[in-house]
Amino acid sequence: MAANSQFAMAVHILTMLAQSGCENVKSDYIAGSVNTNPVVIRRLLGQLSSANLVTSQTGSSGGTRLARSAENISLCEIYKAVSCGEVFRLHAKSPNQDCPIGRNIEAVLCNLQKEIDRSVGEKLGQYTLQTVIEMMEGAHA
Amino acid sequence: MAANSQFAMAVHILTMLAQSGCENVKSDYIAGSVNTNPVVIRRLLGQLSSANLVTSQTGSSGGTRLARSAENISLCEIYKAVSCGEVFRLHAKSPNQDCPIGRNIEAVLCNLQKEIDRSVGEKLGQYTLQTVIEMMEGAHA
DNA sequence: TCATTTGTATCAAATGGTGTTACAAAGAAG
DNA sequence: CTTCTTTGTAACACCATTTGATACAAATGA
Repeated sequence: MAANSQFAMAVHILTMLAQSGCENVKSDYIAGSVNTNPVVIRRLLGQLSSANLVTSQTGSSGGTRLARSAENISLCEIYKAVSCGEVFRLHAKSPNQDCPIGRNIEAVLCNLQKEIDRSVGEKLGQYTLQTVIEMMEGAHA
Repeated sequence: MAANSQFAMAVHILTMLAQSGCENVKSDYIAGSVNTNPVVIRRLLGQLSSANLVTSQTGSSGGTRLARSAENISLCEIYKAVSCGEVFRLHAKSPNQDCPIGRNIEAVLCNLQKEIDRSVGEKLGQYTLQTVIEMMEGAHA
């Protein structure tokens, strides 16, 4: 249940694709920047492709490019594409149903979880991939 | 996403303590409701105690009780007491520092992470342990 | 036809959460 | 003061998940 860094890597990958415009970028090249194995990148690209954020091509001049402009990709979409989208986890084992608290706490926590997750989605929705690029350019200075 | 269910268990535990008023509650008893091992409970109680949310006593009539009233314990405090407090993780391995994107993306993501975490904290801060108890009582009906 | 790249299966290693046993330290009760 | 109870914590095994890696079929362009 190790928390994963897929969202961070996904933003990294998409930023690279954005900067390459409509040219195909190879997983090998991306892996060099993210500092990992190309297969890890292709796994993530598969998820991003399922979410219609990128398109890929096989073959000698193949690779991946953004399916939309960076302004039209929100961080919320990226987050949902690669995360299970839960800020905290509910009980691993179900609580004791013979206890009044055990019986009712799960539903309360589940509602709370949805509320927090929705709030995170909204916050992430305020940013786009373009925002990230601009933040990076700001940091250059 | 937090990889563990400690926040859920902590809320469960504290709800039980709240309902027991100023009586000491034993980890064995709590474990029965949470459906886990007493040591798991005591580990969590240790963290809650460090955050000054509960006080414990050893000995034959020992146990744990709330350090404050349920109205004065916010879910944000509970979350911070038991979680690492990060909605998503940054890169496992540092990105390639020879790449302009690899060199700058971490700082951007780190700021974004802080922003999201702050937002989650604010949202959780809107609720107290008392709110949870009221939600549970509402569900009873 | 051949070289290149994606997509995916499979496996090993590392990480981290959970459950469990064990035991010292603290404290209450007789 | 002795004994019993409970917390606090160390130590360990187990399990699930992530990550990194190898391998190879399928697709594609030259």
